Amino acid sequence: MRLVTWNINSVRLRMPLIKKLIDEVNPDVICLQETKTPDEHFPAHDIEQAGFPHMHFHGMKGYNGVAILSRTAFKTQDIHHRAGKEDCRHISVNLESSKYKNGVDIHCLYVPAGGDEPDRDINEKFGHKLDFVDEMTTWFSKTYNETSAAIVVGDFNIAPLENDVWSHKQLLKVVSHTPIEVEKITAMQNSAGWVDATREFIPEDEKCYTWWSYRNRDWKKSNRGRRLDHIWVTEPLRTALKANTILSEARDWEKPSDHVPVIIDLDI
DNA sequence: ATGGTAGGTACCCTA
Repeated sequence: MRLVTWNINSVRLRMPLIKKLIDEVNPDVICLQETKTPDEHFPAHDIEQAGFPHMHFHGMKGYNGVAILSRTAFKTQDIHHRAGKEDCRHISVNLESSKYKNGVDIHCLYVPAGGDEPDRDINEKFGHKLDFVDEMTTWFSKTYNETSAAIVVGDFNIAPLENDVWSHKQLLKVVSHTPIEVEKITAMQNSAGWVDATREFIPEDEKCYTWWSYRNRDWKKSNRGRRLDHIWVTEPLRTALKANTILSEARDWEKPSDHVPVIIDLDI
């Protein structure tokens, strides 16, 4: 199975890029974040025409929004409300598997960005981000155990490792790489023994990014990236991991998202 | 220290 996660930054505006991704990458499942579209305006017809008749999406006007697109049907699908809000940041499905009798759960997450100021006393959005991650930690630890087959993907809006950012030192006080965020996301990773699939293939001493700001004149030349988009799998799926690709070239596609697709191949 | 760009919406919010 080939699974892709991508913060698309408006699914309606970037429908041509989704078709390009399908043509060039041939995925089986696509998880999207920041669809920015209420469900009644979700481009379901176009996506079905592109070969993905099975969809689970949850969106709202203007902000946030998540979607899971699939070539095959889901066994179950759920919407999760997080941190006391209904702001369309977490959905999940269960996919049938030949190897795992209970199927494989797939979670699509859009963790709050958290605003500019890394201090919850003066910035409510930062507090919301920390609370959201805390709630995921608690929920994962009670939902899964060492035998579970599950995958969580999405825009976590946190770059945990030193080489997940262009300058560890210069980003220590920048939201996405502060010590408190790293601590919280590490606790979330430990909550169900999640394996960082990308780092199974790219060693921790190698720089690795999935996002480059729109605010740089030349994203490739300045290369001030961050790894904000993640794919984690439970321990039983570690040996199922076959390949990982970060599709950096998509940052140069016409009218690009500021995030690029992260692709994982799994034998499940 | 500052401001740079992008998307959606409605003249400003979020990233």
